[in-house]
Amino acid sequence: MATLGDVAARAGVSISAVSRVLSDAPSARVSEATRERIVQAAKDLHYRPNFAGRALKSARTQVVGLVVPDLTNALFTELMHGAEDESAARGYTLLLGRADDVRPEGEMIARLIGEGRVDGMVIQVGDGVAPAGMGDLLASGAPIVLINSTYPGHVGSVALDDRTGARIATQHLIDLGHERIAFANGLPRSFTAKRRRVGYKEALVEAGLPVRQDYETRVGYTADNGRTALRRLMERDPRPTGIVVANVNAAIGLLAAARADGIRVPEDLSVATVHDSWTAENTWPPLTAVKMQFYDMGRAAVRSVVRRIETGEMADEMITDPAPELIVRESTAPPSQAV
Amino acid sequence: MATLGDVAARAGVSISAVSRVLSDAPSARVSEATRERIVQAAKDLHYRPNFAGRALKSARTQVVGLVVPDLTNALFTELMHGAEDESAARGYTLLLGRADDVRPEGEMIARLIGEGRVDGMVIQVGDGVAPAGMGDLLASGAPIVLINSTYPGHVGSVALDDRTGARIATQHLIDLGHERIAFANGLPRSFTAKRRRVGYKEALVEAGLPVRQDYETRVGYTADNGRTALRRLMERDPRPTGIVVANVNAAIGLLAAARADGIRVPEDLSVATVHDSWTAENTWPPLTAVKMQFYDMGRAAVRSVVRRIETGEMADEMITDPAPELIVRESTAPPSQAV
DNA sequence: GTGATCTGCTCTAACGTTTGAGCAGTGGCC
DNA sequence: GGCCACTGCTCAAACGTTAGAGCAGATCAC
Repeated sequence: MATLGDVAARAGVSISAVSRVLSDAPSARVSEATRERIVQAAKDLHYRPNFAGRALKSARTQVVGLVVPDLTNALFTELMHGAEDESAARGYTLLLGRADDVRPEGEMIARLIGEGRVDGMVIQVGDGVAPAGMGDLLASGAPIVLINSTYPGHVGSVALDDRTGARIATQHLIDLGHERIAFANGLPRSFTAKRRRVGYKEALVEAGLPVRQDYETRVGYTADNGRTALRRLMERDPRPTGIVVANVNAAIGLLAAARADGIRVPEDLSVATVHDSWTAENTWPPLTAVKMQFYDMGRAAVRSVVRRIETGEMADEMITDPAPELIVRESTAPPSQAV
Repeated sequence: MATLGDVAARAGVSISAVSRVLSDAPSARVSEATRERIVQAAKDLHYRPNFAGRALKSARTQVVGLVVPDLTNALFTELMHGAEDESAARGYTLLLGRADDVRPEGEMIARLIGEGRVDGMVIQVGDGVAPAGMGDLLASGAPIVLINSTYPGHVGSVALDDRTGARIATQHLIDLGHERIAFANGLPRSFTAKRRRVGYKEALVEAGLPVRQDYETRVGYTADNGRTALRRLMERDPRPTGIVVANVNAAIGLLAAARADGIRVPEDLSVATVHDSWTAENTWPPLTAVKMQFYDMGRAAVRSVVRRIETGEMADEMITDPAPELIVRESTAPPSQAV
């Protein structure tokens, strides 16, 4: 690849002159003729600034890292999409890392930052488990934004309004006339599960409905977890007529289990889920869902970390605009009279 | 962050000594005592080699890029997973790029390579459309491995055995006794669609069944495309009793459309798809699928590009081991007698 | 005792970039 | 004519790393 030196030689000027012209430095005092010669020479040689040289000199890589626990999850791909778009818009490149089960992800993140591969990181820790070494990492003062979670003493996070999301889903079932509404939640330690739980309860209490302990499962967010949840909840007496599922993947599994067990949705059981994705449209029946703004959260997270990198400002942020949005499909209906 | 200089000062030796010890250079002739002092000093200071410095000096970044057309696709996430694992195993970092509709991805790839951000690239072009500038890029001699596609004159690709995959799915329906088997394929220009088509036809011909032109649609690989395909195929006279779908996402859409139109699966219609993913298990009925080894392809692609980077060797490769594997679920059954 | 060899280091240049400082040449002002 | 300011450049140092060359001192063969 052509270097500044090559371009300088071709244009018959010094390296500094080329550097200043090509990087549009305001301190560049160059005649129009020289400028044109330089630009032309750069074009002729297909010059591109060397990343390593620039990074070394400026101590900036223009790269932000994104670590998510599971790439296979449709929600995280949406998040990634948002993060990608925002990065591109701000002239950053996105480096994707998977939080690996084998090696503690804290080590990987520390490496990326310590080696100067990234200027900052956006991190989604899985289900509320803070990876080992996360404390040190955050304490080191590196630009890190946490997604959907917080860490004691750390400022810098972006979260969705899970409480409102769960509340909207629950309210939808209440509006349909359901009174026995269960909640298939995530693991107790999960930050999002905690917040969704609050929303679920709020809606019930406001409507004057009882909050039954045995109407909540706290199994997890996978399709298999959803199957388990359905089977547990269907053992309750009386059976719930509606279930709010805290996660779309779990909802898909729950729906499949209902099918397999001969429970008709929505005739026997209404199912509403928090989260929407293209997969929710294609289940049978199509899932009523509250769309959480993962794309926007991705954008916000990158915006936040870039602001931190460039100005030092840091904040905790909740995405309330756009708000969680109810998308009614066919998995919810008024409860049937027969019980 | 601590530099080699800091470590050298603390250990009371020269920078070169530190560099050689910490990078385990074979040419390092150092006494055991000095080595220990250096290692200790590095540990004390939490030394990590600066990425930019190293990259600048060695002209290697130890990063490979992966570009896929659509991150939201479950298949590509599997591919990414494989690519990630292989990269990690070989000491590389994976840089993820999305092929953007807005800017031609050729430009992005050229940038990554031209700026020296990556040592090589693994590229999956969407549906067989070669992005503008791809020719120049490949001609430039940069280490590039294409996934599931080829380019005239370019050596360096990894592909799945789509022909066998489609053949197995078709054969499965034949074995069940189906004779009117349709094929919901991808766009005509797609490389994978071409190969799958061959497998489908082969199976029919071998079984002595007619190949009907109007039993193939070539709409695309999305869920919506699957809906369209179903509706077209169900207009045929006589109706097919089984459909092989070339892509799992399309199959999910096709299944949903069948449900909506009152076509019972598998009683009225058997559906088998090429590709498997967790989403296929959770449809209703669960989809019979031929598992294509996307994970292994991801690994193979990275292995291939790394070999190219480190030794210069390049090859075209087809993943045949593990072979495509039929996973029978509940969307296929013998044709009913009534038509 | 002398030259050769080996050990255990250090010196130095280089990778490509950015950027503060410097330096000729020109024009204006008094 | 002397001074200043300005224009249009160039010089050189620095970022952190690697690696070839070099250099004292010790050891060894003869």
